[in-house]
Amino acid sequence: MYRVSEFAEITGLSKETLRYYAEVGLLEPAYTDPANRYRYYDDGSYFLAILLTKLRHFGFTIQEMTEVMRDESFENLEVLLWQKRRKIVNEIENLKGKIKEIDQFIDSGKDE
Amino acid sequence: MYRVSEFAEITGLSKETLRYYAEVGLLEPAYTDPANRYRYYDDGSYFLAILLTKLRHFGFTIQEMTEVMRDESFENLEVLLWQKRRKIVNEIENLKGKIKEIDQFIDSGKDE
DNA sequence: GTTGACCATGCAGTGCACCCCATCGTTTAA
DNA sequence: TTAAACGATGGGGTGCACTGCATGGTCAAC
Repeated sequence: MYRVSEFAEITGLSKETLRYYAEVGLLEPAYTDPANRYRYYDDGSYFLAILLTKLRHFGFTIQEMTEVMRDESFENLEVLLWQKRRKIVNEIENLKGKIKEIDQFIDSGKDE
Repeated sequence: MYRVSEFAEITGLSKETLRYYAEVGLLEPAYTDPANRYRYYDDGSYFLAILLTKLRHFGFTIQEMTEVMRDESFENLEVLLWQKRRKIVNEIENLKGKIKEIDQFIDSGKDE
């Protein structure tokens, strides 16, 4: 069982982020001492924290990560990964469109 | 000279956005009546508003647009357009990297 | 002259994902 | 036992680009 500082260190998430994730129900501590409200994390938490780090890196929002965490079997995970993948592909197309528009705009300014 | 509602209508910017743009010095009205503080926009404002709309669409931030507006000859404009273009290209590369990582991640989950 | 549309101002709120700080209680090692 | 290190909580702040609202002044048409 890790206390928040140690857990922050091994996961790379900040203490504040851990508190926030606990608050929004994204990553609940494995155990909370009712006497002093200290939060304790275990190796299961570690696994989840690493997963969250990855998803965050992929651009998942808190909402989306919460959806992933909602079922323990992670049945949604692959679906949501594909969903996110599509979103990113769209975003790339979008940005490519903008590049084209910028090029045209620059080009149209060439005659002043 | 247009009052704010009409100007909002012809430019597609909301009245609130126009107020905000005036506030941050991004698009000052052509004239402000000192008696009642009414803001009046003219055809020059219209030209600028359309330019801003374009830049906004390209993903320019308020800061960047302010930089564009800073000199009336728009000497910075092309430089900033190229800058933005590079940023977008980077962003695209970034997103492509994420797609790869997602693919790998999905693939690595295929053996459960 | 009155009514209704229009305008201004100040300020709070939005969404996202946290960060920071003061205050106070707890644990741990010497 | 005591002091340092650690923990919790509540609440405010951040950046971005606005949006919304209450209040009160103003203008145009009839």
